Amino acid sequence: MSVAPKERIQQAFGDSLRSARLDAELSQEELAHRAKLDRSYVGSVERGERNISLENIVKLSRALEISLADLFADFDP
Amino acid sequence: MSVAPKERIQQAFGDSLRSARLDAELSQEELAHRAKLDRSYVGSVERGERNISLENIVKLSRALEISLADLFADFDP
DNA sequence: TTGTGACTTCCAGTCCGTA
DNA sequence: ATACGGACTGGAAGTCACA
Repeated sequence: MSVAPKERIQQAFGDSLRSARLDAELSQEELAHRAKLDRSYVGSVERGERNISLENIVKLSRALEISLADLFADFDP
Repeated sequence: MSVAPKERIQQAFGDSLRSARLDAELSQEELAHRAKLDRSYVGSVERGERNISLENIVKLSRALEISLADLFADFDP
């Protein structure tokens, strides 16, 4: 049974986030500001370095104006 | 602009999780075991007391055999 | 504009119990 | 089967300076 390792989960989310951010034509800085998060924190999430929690996932999806279901639509760890 | 408070986000997820767990006809204990999480922790998540992280969200969705998109389908904080 | 290392604070997550 | 408490450890949150 292959449990997706933590790193792959984080990377998959980082990829989904970056993709959604670029679709919205926002910089990391702009996204961070709208989500009220630190710019470097958002960057580290996109790079798959952070095991982000639900609250911040919601903040980012709201800043991107997309639903969580959409954000996770192509999420495949 | 009304930002959804942390408590409401956690409660909304707890509700979604409980609903999905009951659909799968699993007890908290069975779900926790399949997801390799602590029984009391899963209970506290369902009660909206925890800001769960991405890795454990994925563990639970896998244990429930549903996609994240489905788990978040009716997620409305 | 983004990556990165270093850092502290505090809560996610575990484990034990009771009812 | 579930809720809920206490005590504990690891790790997420959050920030900054600099490349």
